[in-house]
Amino acid sequence: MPYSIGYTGRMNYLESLNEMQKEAVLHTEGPLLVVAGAGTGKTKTLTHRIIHLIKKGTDPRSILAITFTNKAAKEMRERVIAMLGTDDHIPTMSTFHSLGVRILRDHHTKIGVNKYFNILDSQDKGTLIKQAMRIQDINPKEWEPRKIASTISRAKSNEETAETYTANKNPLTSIVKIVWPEYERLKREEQSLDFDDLLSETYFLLKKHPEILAQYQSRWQYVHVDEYQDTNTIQYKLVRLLVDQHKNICAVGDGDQNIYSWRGADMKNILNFEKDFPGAKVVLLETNYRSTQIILEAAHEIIKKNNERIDKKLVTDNQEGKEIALYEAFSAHQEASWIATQVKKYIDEGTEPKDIAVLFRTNFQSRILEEAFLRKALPYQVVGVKFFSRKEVKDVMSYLKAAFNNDSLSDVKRIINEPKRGLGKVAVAKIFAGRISDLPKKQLESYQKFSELLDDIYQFALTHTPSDTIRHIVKATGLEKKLGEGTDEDKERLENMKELVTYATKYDDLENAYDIFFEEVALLSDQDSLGSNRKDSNTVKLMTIHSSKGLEFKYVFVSGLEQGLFPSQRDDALTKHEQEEERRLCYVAFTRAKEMLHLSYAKLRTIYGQERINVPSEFVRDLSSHLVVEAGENYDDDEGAVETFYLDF
DNA sequence: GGGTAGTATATTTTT
DNA sequence: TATACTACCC
Ligand SMILES: Nc1ncnc2c1ncn2[C@@H]1O[C@H](COP(=O)(O)OP(=O)(O)OP(=O)(O)O)[C@@H](O)[C@H]1O
Repeated sequence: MPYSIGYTGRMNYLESLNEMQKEAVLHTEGPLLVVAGAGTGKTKTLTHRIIHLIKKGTDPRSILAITFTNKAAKEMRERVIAMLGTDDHIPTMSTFHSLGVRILRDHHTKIGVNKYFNILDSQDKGTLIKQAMRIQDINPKEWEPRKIASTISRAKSNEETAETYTANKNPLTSIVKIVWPEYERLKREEQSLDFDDLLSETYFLLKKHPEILAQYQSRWQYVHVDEYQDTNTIQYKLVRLLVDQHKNICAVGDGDQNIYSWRGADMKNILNFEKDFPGAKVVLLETNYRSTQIILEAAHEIIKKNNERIDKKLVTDNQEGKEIALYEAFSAHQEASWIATQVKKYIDEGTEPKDIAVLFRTNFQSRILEEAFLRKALPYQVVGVKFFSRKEVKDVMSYLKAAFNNDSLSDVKRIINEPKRGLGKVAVAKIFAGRISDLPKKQLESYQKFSELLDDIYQFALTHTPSDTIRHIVKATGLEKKLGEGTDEDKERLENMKELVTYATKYDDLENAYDIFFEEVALLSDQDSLGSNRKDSNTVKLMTIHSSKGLEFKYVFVSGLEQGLFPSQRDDALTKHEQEEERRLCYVAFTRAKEMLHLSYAKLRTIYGQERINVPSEFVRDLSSHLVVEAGENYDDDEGAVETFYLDF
């Protein structure tokens, strides 16, 4: 056994699996689909299957596992390493996007970008779209750049390109047809790719170059895809290409947890699996190991109302459990206070903060919850606070990226006048038009100094670690001095830059530290960002339901269960399909809970400074009364009362 | 070129 | 409410 590890050949890692799970694990050759409801051990089965392949003697490097988030990939990696007891020669475990980056970096010449191509975040993307619109004389006021961006994005994940895209009756599509090619041109000029390119360019690369495809096909003999129900067309096609020769694909998913159709995820992929891969073995898992009977019954009452689904059985040997607590708050403020009070009670009773999560439909809801947690001095972490999209952090990253890649215009533009160097709009335009000699003497000097600074950073980086270099940037640019002498806000910005130094130390000992650092920062989902690798990760997690996918917590609070907020509705009435997706989202939310679920809603909520009166969510009304108990009837929110009092004047 | 005050406009959800 | 953008002045 070339890769046998530690203990004997006895297959003790199989002992923790049930019969159906074992069947899936032992079926190693040919297509395999595991479809099952929440908490039935799909991810666990997938992880064990990887271990099994390795223990059988498969070269770990020939195994590929694709997960939905970087965090999920990281967790799987850790679990596999722990079970194997070694971390050399481990399988490739990553998201579709980081897989794309790796493949594209290896073959960057084929797609005409340099090795350090930049990955645009949604902000940069918006800027570029607006720029393209201006060039094409389209008014960004008249046509929303965001809508154009998301149309392009959807089209790309549907295998379309700027050339193949055709406009339809919707006037927006004609605008897209004009803007898209310009956007592509600008993007290329900047040596950048957007998120969707990471998938589509990879797909087109492999399709166009059979010799490159063959190389990856033979490298990865066993391919695994988690959360298969949320794959989009291009991801699906990419998978088909990769497994085309050996058909060793193991897909795992749950149609009821398809919650990303708004960005192209297509449930058809999982429904058609047996057609796509003839002879596929299908394993159904029916035993839930996560939640109490009451929680599962509630989740089923929600999901059974959907029509676009196949009814699944879900049973558990777990206890019946406590009834679901339902709290009707007068205001959003009071709702947050109540949640914080319950959380505090749990922590005081000895519950670990990290075993508790508060979920919500939209990001802005986190704010008021956060305030309540601060008042009660509870340890919490908002998953999804985008540390890396803060201006000051992006600025420092841009210095570093520009030092490595002088062509990265978006980075250079960001920092050429930050801190102020007397190079404004006009001067910058001259510089990028190549008319440097037209600059007045003072600005020319300023520009030369800036170039030298980038060069100095690059030279420094060659002999120092990422964290040292970032520290150097903060100093050498003068940002440290400027911000250190500034307002409290400036000082906080400086703190964030230092936080970035701390974060970067993670990469200091790696080979190709800078490559990996750039890639990871660009692809970081808000799942990980900061904290997850710090000592203070034992905190209550506040996050959207979308980001809670795949996770589990002992105690879960689902807040803001108000008609219009969850299910979410903006201008037009929801289509049938959208209604069902909201329902699936609710199913995901409920099934995160292991022991106890808490639901709450506020009759009054302020959105954009406008007070709104709410009706309880239909999801609350769907639950049978024997599952639910009204909570907090005597709950007295003193802080809230004070505020209400003053509000009257 | 740089700063500021006034306005308009948005929040689903994310890799 | 909070940010993004613009117009205008120094
Ligand atoms: N055979 C088993 N015996 C005991 N516990 C199990 C078994 N299988 C899974 N579990 C436990 O059940 C929980 C859910 O497992 P897992 O996260 O793999 O489920 P999942 O199907 O991927 O869930 P989801 O669809 O919500 O992502 C985990 O805590 C896991 O350890």
